[in-house]
Amino acid sequence: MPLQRDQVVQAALELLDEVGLDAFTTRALTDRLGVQRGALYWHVKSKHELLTAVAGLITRPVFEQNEQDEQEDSDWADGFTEFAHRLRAAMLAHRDGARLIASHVPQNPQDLKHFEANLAWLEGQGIPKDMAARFGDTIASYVTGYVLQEQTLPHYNEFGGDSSATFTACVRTIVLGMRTEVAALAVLTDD
Amino acid sequence: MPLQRDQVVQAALELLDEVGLDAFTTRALTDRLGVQRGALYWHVKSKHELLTAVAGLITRPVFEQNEQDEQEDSDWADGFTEFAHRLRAAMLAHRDGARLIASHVPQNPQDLKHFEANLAWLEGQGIPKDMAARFGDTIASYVTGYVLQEQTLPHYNEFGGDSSATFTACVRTIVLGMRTEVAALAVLTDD
DNA sequence: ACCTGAACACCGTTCAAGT
DNA sequence: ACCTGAACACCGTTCAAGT
Repeated sequence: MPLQRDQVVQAALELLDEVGLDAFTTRALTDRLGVQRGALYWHVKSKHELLTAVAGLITRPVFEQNEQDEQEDSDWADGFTEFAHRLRAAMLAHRDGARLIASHVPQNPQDLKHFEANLAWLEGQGIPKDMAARFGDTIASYVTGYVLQEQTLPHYNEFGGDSSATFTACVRTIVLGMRTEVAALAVLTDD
Repeated sequence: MPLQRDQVVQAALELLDEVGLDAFTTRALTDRLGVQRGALYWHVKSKHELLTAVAGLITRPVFEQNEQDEQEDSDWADGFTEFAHRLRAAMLAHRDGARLIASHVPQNPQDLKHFEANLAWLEGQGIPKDMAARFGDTIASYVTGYVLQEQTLPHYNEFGGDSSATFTACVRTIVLGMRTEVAALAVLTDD
């Protein structure tokens, strides 16, 4: 049976996990698919587009899970904290995950839809829309930067501690900043 | 006169600014140096080592400036804020600066020395050492992640606003978290 | 010490032609 | 619609040999 684009992207993710981003080669991929070099370009425009699709495969579950959590009426700040941990877990789950996402930002309409839904939910929780967007961007940037170090520096156990604990503490600090900022906002609007 | 390693690294930085990371080629570099392809490998072990040195060239001024600022007795939190802005400026000053640094972390002893000096100064300001290290790591990760987006997504003016203003606001939030955390710490130790 | 010349083992991408 | 076969224009790196 002929190949589907989804199978190509899926195989690419598996290859990435096996050999890492630097050794990821379109030729190794077509070998794995049992197909000629050129066949790839019927399914995909370029290696870059392919890797962007792979990045999407990694991040999508993170946003979908986010939308589920919103059903329950939990604290908005806890929502950000959980988002941070889920995003990190998704990146760590795949070899060079952070580096891949860093240079191949997935911008498919599906993710954007989830993103908008998130903002709407936060607005319902009393966070101004531009602030909510800024907060989301802040942790996304932070998590990317952090996992980048984790996966790039071979033994990233700074300060002797384990890096999950450090991550947790850092996220707590950032979210604490958000809480403090929103609290100050509430005081102003109560007058 | 023969080539020096420093000239090679300097020329590499210039080439990077001209063509970007994807088109950066050792062959283009040796052409620019007016030398044969193989000559490069007398000065440098590999392309990766070369790019790591280039990354060091970009980040070094940031840490040196930091040490100067410590001479004056300014607020530690303002120090972090300024560090964030200087790091971003340094990355933005060079094409693909963030992406380069993300995958070629400069770990030369010189930078580490500056880093240690920073921690010592923060300790003098009353911030526990492990907390200071964690805070430093937090902004460094955040800034890297943020500029990565800025330089990767072509027109990164989210929410319609300009991205410098967004950056400033995000950094303020993070530093606010640090301030709040340290304030809570002070209350505890005052008892 | 510093570079040349030439080779080696790779790449991503295109495209006519096949089925 | 989906792939083959073969080519094109590149890569990073090594290494004997030169000066």
